[in-house]
Amino acid sequence: MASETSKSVGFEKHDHGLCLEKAIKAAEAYCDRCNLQFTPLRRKVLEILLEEHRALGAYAVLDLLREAGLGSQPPVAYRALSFLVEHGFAHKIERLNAFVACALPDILHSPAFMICRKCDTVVEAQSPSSSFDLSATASATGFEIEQTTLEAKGVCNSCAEMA
Amino acid sequence: MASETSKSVGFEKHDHGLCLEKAIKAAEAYCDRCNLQFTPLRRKVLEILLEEHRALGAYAVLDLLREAGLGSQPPVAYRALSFLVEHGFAHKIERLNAFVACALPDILHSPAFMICRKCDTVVEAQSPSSSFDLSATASATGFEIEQTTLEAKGVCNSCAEMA
DNA sequence: AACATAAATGATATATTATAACATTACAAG
DNA sequence: CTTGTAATGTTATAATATATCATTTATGTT
Ligand SMILES: [Zn+2]
Ligand SMILES: [Zn+2]
Ligand SMILES: [Zn+2]
Ligand SMILES: [Zn+2]
Repeated sequence: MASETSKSVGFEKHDHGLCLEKAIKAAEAYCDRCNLQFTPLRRKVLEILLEEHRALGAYAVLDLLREAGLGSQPPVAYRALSFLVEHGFAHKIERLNAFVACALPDILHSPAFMICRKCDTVVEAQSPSSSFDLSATASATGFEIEQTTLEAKGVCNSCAEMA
Repeated sequence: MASETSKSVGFEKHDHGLCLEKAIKAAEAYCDRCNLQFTPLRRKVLEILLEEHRALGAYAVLDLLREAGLGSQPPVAYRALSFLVEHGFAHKIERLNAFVACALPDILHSPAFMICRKCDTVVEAQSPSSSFDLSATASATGFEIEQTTLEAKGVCNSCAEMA
């Protein structure tokens, strides 16, 4: 029941190979359509993020890149991560200064996360735009929310008027 | 009209002296009640944050502290800011790595913000716990939301079971 | 008051996260 | 083949945050 209404993934056991494959294919297809270069470096960084539903810091990503022989200096990791975030293949978890692969490729969404402070697992919840209600997803998965923060970036009225 | 239904403050002109006074008094009262030390340093940091509805980085706070002769090393600022955040007198804006005074003292709330990327003004919107809908406040103030992120910290089911 | 304890602050050093700036390579359009 | 553009390589440094230990200040107890 719960698994049919809730779209969350990460706390529950699931075929993670499908997550990975689906995300890579979605990125490939999107880049094709939009004439973006899904280079080996960018693909590798996405694969690294997709290994787990867990957020990785840029330097952790960099270490794994180095092991793979694909770059060894911070800008390499940050640039690939920026690309992935910019095009929605990954998200930055601000409170962790870390990055996670998008768990909802193909679906237009505003990112909303439940972050376990013990195991660092990050679950992405489905959400439309400016309206959020995590309580349903939280109780469906047994996640106990302790603290929530919503941050909306945009342009305020007076700044908009100046332009 | 809008100003009566919307509780947001910061984009609109208002008696900011009241904001400041109210916040300081609320912090004083709360510390009294809870036997917390509202020391000169902590008070000064709150006053610094209260000067504007804008987020300040820890090092900006530190500079102002130094000018006031109240401390000159990073831990001084970070400790005072932690105290303020821990007790709800201020919030951290994660996407800016910066801190803002709470605009809703006395009201139990989960922080929700609208952050102008041009003028860096931070407006705190009233919100209950895990349910958010900024669209009403946004349209009331003429803020155009470009991107929204919700991050909930807590403990997941399997970690809870271990304890 | 004298003492013990805990909390806050001072100070030094260092860790972590992120970007600026410029050189080089890869590749496509003209 | 040149010219422009995007991506990557490389070096250096900026910005944010914390660990650790010393010192001072507040609090509670005898
Ligand atoms: Zn998965
Ligand atoms: Zn996503
Ligand atoms: Zn105000
Ligand atoms: Zn607040």
